[in-house]
Amino acid sequence: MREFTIGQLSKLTEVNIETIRYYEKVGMIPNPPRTSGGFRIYSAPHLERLSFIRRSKELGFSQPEVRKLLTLVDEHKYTCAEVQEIAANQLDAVRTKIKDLRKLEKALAGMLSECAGGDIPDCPIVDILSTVPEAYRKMLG
Amino acid sequence: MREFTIGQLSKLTEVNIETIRYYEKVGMIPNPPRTSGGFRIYSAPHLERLSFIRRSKELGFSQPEVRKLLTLVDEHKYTCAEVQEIAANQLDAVRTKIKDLRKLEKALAGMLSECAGGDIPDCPIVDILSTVPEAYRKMLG
DNA sequence: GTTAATCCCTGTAGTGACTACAGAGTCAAG
DNA sequence: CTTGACTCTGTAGTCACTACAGGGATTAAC
Repeated sequence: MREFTIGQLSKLTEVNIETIRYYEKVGMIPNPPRTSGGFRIYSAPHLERLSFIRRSKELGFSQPEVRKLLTLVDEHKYTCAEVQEIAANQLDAVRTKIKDLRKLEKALAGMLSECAGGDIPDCPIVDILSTVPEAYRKMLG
Repeated sequence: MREFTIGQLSKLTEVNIETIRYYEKVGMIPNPPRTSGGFRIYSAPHLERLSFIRRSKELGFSQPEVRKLLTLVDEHKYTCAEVQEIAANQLDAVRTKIKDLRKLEKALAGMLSECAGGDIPDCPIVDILSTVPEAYRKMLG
């Protein structure tokens, strides 16, 4: 069992068939050999590469970043520092996103705490959303 | 100063001109009257509505959710509970995202802590990413 | 009164990272 | 040899905008 069809590879890696073909088209995985009928034939290196891509995506790396990582690995002459930088940038980005989401969380929780629910045709949340910022009101005379 | 061109509205609300036209096209803001030459003329209600949309987006509501909120407000017969539900869903979604990002943060930080940097042509991060999961290895014989 | 600068118009196409077909061909089992 | 599941290519759709291209409107200055 050293060779796979695209469907088998898809099940193994939990990457969509269409996505595998897409990765091939955009050059992230190499063109595999084919059967006489044109079916793609995959083997261990493809599995490893696709698995690498999947793990990177799971860690939130964007496609350009994944490409950079792949290129570094492909060239077999990357340094630890190069990889470290990409990962450190990603960590920064993740931490920034967490901060932003925390702010959202606070704002939403604050609004919800003022909201009594029920059948009343009125809601503090709508009031907040409807409020026109001070700066605009000047414009309205 | 009770009427605005699209450019003035854009500056006031900090919403892109193209985005304002897009919102009009998809029915989130009403078609404004026009000058004889075809220029859009906006006034207070448009400013308020666009401001509502912008605030909702800032709170992370998706377009369908913003639409729901707008519909509720438009119909002027929403109940507090309806609005509360949308906001509560959004809060849940935000909290889930934060949790996911925390996991990412931990994984990345862990990888980075094992990484010494420097000019060595080798990196624990690449090793981790290159690891083929146990389940796959069976397939490789 | 005309010209230049700045605005605005419509419509189409592009973004990221896939996903979803349509219509045709291939393969493996019975 | 047929059936049914799989695969092929290529195009178009997704979300929520953004970026033009190629024109017309408006306004301020001269």
